[in-house]
Amino acid sequence: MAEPPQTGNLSRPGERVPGPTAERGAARSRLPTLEDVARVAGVSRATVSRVVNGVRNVDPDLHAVVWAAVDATGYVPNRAARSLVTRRAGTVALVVSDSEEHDDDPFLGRFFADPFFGRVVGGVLSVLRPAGVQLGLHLVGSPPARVRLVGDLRQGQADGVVLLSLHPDDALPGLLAEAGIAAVMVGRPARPAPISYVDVANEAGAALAVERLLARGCQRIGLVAGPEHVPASQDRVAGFRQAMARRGYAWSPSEAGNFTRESGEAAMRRLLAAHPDLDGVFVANDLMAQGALVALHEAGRRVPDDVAVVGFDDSSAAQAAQPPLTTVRHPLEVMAAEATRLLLARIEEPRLRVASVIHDPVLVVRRSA
Amino acid sequence: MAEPPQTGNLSRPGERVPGPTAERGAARSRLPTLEDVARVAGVSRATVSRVVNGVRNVDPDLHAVVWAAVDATGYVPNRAARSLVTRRAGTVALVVSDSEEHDDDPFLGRFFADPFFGRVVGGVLSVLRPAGVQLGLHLVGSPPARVRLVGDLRQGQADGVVLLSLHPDDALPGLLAEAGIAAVMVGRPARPAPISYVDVANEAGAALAVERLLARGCQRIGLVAGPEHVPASQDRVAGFRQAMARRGYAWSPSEAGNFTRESGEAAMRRLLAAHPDLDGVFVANDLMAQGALVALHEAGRRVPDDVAVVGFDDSSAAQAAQPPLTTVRHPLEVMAAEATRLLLARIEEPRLRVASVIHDPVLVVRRSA
DNA sequence: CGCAGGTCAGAGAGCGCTTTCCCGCCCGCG
DNA sequence: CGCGGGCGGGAAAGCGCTCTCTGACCTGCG
Repeated sequence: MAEPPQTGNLSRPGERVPGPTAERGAARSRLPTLEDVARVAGVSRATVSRVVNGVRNVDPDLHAVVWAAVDATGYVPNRAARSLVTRRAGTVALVVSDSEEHDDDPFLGRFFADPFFGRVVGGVLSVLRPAGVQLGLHLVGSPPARVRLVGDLRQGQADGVVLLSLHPDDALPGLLAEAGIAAVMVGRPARPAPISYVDVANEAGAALAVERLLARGCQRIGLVAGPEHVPASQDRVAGFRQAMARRGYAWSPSEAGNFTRESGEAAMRRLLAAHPDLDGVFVANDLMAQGALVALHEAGRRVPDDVAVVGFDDSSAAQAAQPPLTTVRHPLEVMAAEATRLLLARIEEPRLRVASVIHDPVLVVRRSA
Repeated sequence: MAEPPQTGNLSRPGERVPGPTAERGAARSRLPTLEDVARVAGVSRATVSRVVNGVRNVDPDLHAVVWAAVDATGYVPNRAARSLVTRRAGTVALVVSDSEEHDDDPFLGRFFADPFFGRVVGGVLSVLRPAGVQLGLHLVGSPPARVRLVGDLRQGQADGVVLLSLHPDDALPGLLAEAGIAAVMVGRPARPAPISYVDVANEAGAALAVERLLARGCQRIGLVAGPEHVPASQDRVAGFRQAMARRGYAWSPSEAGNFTRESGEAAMRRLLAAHPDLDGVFVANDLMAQGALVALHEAGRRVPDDVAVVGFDDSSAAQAAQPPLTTVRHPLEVMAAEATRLLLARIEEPRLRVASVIHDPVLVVRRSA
């Protein structure tokens, strides 16, 4: 240990401490290279490289000697040098593409505070780590930021992109495709683009919700929709209407929110005001459903006895809600993992066809319906 | 656009598509280099490098000529090549160090689903982006994974580390310090280590909670503590006891949870069983407080009229709770940003003294107390 | 016994960039 | 008018790695 512990007291940053750190600096400046290992093992650089990368038949004896030398020297391959010649970064970028506002925002808005983000990260990492690939995190808001990102990417920042686009008319999917950058989206692109994606069958999920509500005996079912231009929302709304129509309900009252808790509360209030006799409601995501619960509570409705509520996402908000939400679970981690696998395959073989994988959602029954 | 859109149908990955992609591949293989820019500008590589990096006085005319050439060629510096010679990755790693279990877990456990994670990411990114530094995400569980990480880091994976240690006796802070890797922790290390950190004044936060409860007229105040070996929990508990003692309360009933909603519910239930006359409770984090609310509701207690509840964190769970939680807010984004600034400073100047910065928490009054 | 064919290790050429070293020029002063 | 000094630009040496090319050696067959 080169420095004494400093814990517990408030020492101002900015002071320099002399001494031990210097020798540490010196130690860092000279890490073992292939050359060093080769010298120790008594072979050429090329051979060490072959052994370390496990290529071609190398004499088993030499093999052992080289590995011993690697251990002895504490050698770790230099990533930059390797990247330079292989033209591979060994890194995949997770790009969150949001609307303008975040670009200069100090803390990048609401999204990161959403558990949604973490679930995606978890899924991506579960595939990347076994593959020995690093994950880089990027956030883009403004159009110039998108262009900059594409530049960075072309230049080898990352070998591919897992794209989370939250912006209804996002240019990024198109830009990436044009630049020939391997990319896979989680959630279908808002506008058709030649890009692979993984999604959940939102329509089918909405149908599950409708089934549940109907099976409970609900007769007057309302809808709290999400933002008009977001694909996930569109699909859920469409699925809801189709499923209702199939059961004979030509029309249902609806109000739209923007996927936030507050907007859900407001939408539910409007819905209730216009249709006091509602006995069931499908809310296009859990956050809004949580808000809807508040509105229903305030209006004196018991859930699920007076009004049954089904959400969508099975986010942590669903379990936190009072009563816990019956909701449609989409396997976000699995989807993110699948997207990552698709991406790695495409990086390996760029000529692979653009593909889409649609996962089936599942109804999670809790207390709200 | 090189390929037709494939949206809407399930095409199997694995098929190859001939044609356009080939020329795209060729296009990618030959990106403009410094050499190209130099040729176009009619100067040497060295000069272009100087202009691009803004070093030394270059003739203003040439300066303009070079930038024009850069634009014309669409040049972007190759990161790997630059890293190789500068020995800088231009990347900072955000390392989440958790306990064993996650290491081989498919989806890396609960943590990523916690909004906590996202807030830290947001704070870190808010500093990194203006500085033009990339963010790499790493998760380590098992001891071997920690050692591997240190190896990767030494070899130039990243220039420094923002460390989130969730594991009470984590070896990583020590390992990083020993290896001479620039690192800053968010939250103090569980065991003293020569590593900079940023933290919130947990004791002071607990004191705020106590003040609030007392000011409301609570007489019999209980405590739902967090895990025994986690620093944040220890400090909050200590702060609670000290503040209570200062007001004449020598002892208070308490039960411990492990920071999860369920454990909070269980702890509250135990507390209530043993001390039915409680009229106030401080819960060491919001998630547990949310659980406590459920237990109180089930026990027929009204919040805050019968029992007032104060949480800690001001996580999204606090707003979601019914009633919304009065809680202690620690400025996690600000702290993460501060940690990142500290890290960048230390990368720039490795001889800086190990430092700690403690932020003051604030009481956020909502309905629960 | 000679030669084709095969296998495996080493030599060396870069990958694209930064940076040192050096040279040529110009200015100012003696 | 001569010379010293400073400044701006070019040549070139690597950074650590991969990978092709080459050559040595061995085997087996004609």
